[in-house]
Amino acid sequence: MEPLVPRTARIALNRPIRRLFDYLVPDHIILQQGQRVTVPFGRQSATGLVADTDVVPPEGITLKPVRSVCEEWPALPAETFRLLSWAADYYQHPLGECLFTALPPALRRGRPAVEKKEAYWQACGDPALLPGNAIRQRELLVWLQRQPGSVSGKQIVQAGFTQSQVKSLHGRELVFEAPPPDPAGVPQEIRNRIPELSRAQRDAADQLPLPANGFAAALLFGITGSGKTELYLYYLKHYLGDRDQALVLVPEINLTPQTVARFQHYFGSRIVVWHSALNDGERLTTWLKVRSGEPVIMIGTRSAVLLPFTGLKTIVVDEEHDSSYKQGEGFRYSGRDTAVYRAHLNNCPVILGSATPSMESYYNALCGKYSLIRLEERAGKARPPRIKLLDIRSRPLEGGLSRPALEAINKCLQEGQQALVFVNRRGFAPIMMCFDCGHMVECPRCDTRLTYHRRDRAMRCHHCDFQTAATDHCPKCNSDAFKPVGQGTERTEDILTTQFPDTPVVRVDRDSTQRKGSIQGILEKVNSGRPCILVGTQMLAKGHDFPNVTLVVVVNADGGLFSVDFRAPEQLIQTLLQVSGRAGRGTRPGQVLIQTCHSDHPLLRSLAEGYYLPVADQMLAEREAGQLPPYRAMAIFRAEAETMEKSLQLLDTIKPQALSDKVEIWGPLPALIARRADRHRAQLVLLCNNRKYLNHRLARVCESLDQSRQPAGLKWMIDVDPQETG
DNA sequence: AGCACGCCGACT
DNA sequence: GTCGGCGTGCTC
Repeated sequence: MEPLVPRTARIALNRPIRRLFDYLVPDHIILQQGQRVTVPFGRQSATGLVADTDVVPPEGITLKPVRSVCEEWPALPAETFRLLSWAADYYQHPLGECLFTALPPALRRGRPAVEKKEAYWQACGDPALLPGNAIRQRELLVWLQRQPGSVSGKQIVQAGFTQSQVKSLHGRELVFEAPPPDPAGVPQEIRNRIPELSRAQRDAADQLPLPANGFAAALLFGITGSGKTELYLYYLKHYLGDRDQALVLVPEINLTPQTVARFQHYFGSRIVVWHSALNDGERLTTWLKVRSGEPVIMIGTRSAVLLPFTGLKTIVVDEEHDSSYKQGEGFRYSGRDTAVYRAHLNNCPVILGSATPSMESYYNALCGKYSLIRLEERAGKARPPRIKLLDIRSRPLEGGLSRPALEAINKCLQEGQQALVFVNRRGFAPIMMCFDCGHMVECPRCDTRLTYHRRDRAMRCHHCDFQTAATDHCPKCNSDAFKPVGQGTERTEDILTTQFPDTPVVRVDRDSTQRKGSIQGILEKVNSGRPCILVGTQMLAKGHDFPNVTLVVVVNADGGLFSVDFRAPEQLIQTLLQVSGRAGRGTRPGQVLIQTCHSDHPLLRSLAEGYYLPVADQMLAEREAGQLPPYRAMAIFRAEAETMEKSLQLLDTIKPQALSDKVEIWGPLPALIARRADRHRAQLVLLCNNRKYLNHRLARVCESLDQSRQPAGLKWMIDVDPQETG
């Protein structure tokens, strides 16, 4: 007979604590890893996830019993659980918080894992019975009478009515809750045939790793306009089984209704989406679909890689170089890298697609870790744009634009086409300066200059929410020689409006597209085809197609060339190529003019040849020379406090713990923007040849930081594979 | 993260 | 005399 040992479980809670808590398991409860439970915690109750069972609890602690089990099945299946455990360790983030990011908000809060079943309504009374003032209710009742069968609450809201109007009608017994309409009455969904691939696309498709062959990673280098999306469609249609799940990761900005519609056109209701705009109900519904193994094709942003798939057979990461795949706060994971690890865990292929691959992925392809698939032919009739560097060192500028650039815009408009002007700053000018006393208007809470927004007559900080009214005179010496310095989108818009008074100038940046759906209206207007000039920031470079744009002007390309951030040149080149890709997507060839003060810079000269990989080779050589990622693993300890001393002091105590002959350390140093929203930030950069070794070091430092008490107001965090190193 | 405990200032 | 400010410490 076995001795009677009380059963225990180790529970992860959604708290920023690097620790798990042990509980007794009552006799009638059977637990397995990944299951959701309710446990007493302090004097409250909390939702937890089972991390382990039959553990040996620490001595001297009286265990409390698990209160209840939320459902019989594990909310996080084994593979998802392993993925998240790996991520918690790799990114040195508390396991509990990592696990909970894979749950929809409703389940985090302990709600039952069942879909709220939707109510369907049918009319059953005479509208004449309604009081005269119930106008909308009468309209709704009449509308309901005209519907063929019962109608869901969702459809009622879509038709412009409200749930409360339904409730009132229900109270008056003029509508009743009816069964959902007969599915036979719903029209069969149409799934279209995949378009024919070109010869080049066909060749690329033949090289893609197949689900049947297990894990393999491929870098699909496909130039702008080469038709990568068609390739994904073809791949999914031909190689994904009817009962299989697939994941397509996209950057947030690319997940537009058009993208989704394009997939739905071929896969109908198999397509599900996951992005920041979903509400809690939609998240729960989709999460349950994925968890139950429904054969969905998920199109989602970063966090979709953490969803509890149970029949995942392939992963695609589109625009894999995009920096938005890295979470910038909290659990700082990379969606792309997590996708690669997941494919590995799951023994399925992963395809990383980009026209401008990241140095990390390109390096892995060169090492043979990934296969490299090249698709360097534009689909259809489109020709690649010609890129020309325009040295503006001794040229007079008007609103940041040189004479040749203005002439090129003029010529483009004369020919009845559209031009796109790329400026990498919003607002009117990044600096307001007094030419008498030299004063520049700064943010009172950050170490930055305030940006002048002329339309709103405001001075704004782009790093915190500070803003004040703009003034005509210097706030320090009252001189009227107080002028804007540098270029912003508003200023470029102004100069183009005066230069081309008969042509509409459309500005596209965060300020001009704040209203929901406004970008949609802008796109429609532009794509109607009449000559116009588009002025905008990064927003213009990503995702959207402008078939009538034949000229792209980049106002200033020099920001990224000499930055302290080692990733800046890569990001600059990627953005330039991306924005160049906006030129000539239709049938006419495009032209790109890049204004620069460094037309002899090797990276720009190489870029002007029009090919990415040679530029990538050059950038990779620079990374190798500096032994920077991807040649060494990097992690950053960041600290922030009310004073810089406090921040630096913490990092000073960390440094000897992290130091070894295998780890190179830079700093501690104040961050590039040392003060942000009145917090003084500093960082300690760690570089190491051996990823595993660095990870162990990080773990040890975290452990000792957790044990020692930090002074109040001091916050520290760790960033593995940082995207921003300033 | 919550939440309670605790020790100092301005109020009926 | 107490109400409440948020600093500090703990949660199996």
